[in-house]
Amino acid sequence: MQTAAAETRPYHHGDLRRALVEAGRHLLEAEGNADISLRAVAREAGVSPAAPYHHFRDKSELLDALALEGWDQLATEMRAALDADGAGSNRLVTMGVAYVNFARANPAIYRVMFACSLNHETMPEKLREEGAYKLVCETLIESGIDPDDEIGLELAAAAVWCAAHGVAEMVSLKEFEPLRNHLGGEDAFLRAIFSQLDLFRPASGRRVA
Amino acid sequence: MQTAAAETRPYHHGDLRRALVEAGRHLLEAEGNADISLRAVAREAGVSPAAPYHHFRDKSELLDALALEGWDQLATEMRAALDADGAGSNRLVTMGVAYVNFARANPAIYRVMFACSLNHETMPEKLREEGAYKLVCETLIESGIDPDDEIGLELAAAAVWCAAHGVAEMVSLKEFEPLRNHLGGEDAFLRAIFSQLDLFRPASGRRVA
DNA sequence: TGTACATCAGTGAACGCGCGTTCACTGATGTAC
DNA sequence: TGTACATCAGTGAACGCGCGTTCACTGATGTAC
Repeated sequence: MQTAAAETRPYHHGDLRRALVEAGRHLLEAEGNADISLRAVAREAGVSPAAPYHHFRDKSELLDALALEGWDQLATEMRAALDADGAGSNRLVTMGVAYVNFARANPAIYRVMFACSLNHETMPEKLREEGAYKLVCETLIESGIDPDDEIGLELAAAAVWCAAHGVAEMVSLKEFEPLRNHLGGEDAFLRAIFSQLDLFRPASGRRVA
Repeated sequence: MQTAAAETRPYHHGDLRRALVEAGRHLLEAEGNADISLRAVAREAGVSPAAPYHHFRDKSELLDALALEGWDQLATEMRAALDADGAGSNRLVTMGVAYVNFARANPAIYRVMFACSLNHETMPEKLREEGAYKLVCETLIESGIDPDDEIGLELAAAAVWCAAHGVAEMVSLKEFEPLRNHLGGEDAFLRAIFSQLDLFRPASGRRVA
């Protein structure tokens, strides 16, 4: 039940902090359960249950680190999806689909990310400055939102994010199976859902409130 | 730490099942934490930790019962909001706001409801037949969705529900504080968010895809 | 270059905890005669 | 109406568990002289 690396590891690990975060991610991915224990993470890293306390104040600090990595990965994947996007397609929808795909592929990590945010009652600052939030704003502006209307932009970003989160958490329900089949697969289904939301439509067609 | 009723309760309770569900709701409301234990519920009901097993197969069955009650209450509140709605206002938005208000007022219960659904990978059947889901469909039809286009209706309902869930889970973030203040309070904020989503707009203005 | 020593990053045992669930039991209730 | 008895719905003690965290410890490392 230990990682191969543990067997030959010297007394001093080198970068246990990193190793713990990696072990945590691995557990989250493997078990699909967001309720991981500090002890399980230490075990996975091949280290005693007390060792993590030299690198994290407590369990929640480890979870925060895991969440932060998750947000990074999400932003990277959203950016990649936008970059890979063919001309003429709806970039807002593409972004939303990438968001949901990440959450679907990494459900436990996504839940940890979100739980940490709800816990602190705020999302990591990094999101605003260089992460997914900024990406959302940029894409909104691209798609026609007035960049000088701060309130309008914030409101639009909030709505987009809420919608994406809601879709991310709900699409795994069996209720949508028929719809998904009828529309021809996951991606088509997600695009259809997002396309129901005005914000995700091309700017030219958007109504003025 | 026991309920007053426990002190004078006869050996046979009468309706312990009901009492346990009520105790559970009470705990969820009081602690705001969705992670309640079977033992805590029994304690709250003034009964031994083994007693619940005469009424529920295991802990998850108790949680399911709590979730079901939650869905009932949600449907009731949504219906009430629609009934109280002044003429001329956007009923879809009103419904969404009611949904979110319920989730905000009963966060732990809402989380239990949702967790149970994700657990079973499906929502309670009751929702479709007589609960909140049916209400959503009715309101969509009222607001102009073609009732004979089953796929369109399902898709719209899915999108509405996803959006409402996303908003419900995210609005408690501090990020939205400025926006909320600027717009003049919780309700205005929620209406603004929902109004960003085409589906929540009056039918007359909706674009044809 | 060698040595004393402070510091760092691990160990492993132990703490107290609350949990879900089971078990043999017992008090209360209802029913058949 | 009274009584034997089956059934029901509780009790309370116990099970084994894994958890987060602390503690005194020790092995390894790096630095000052």
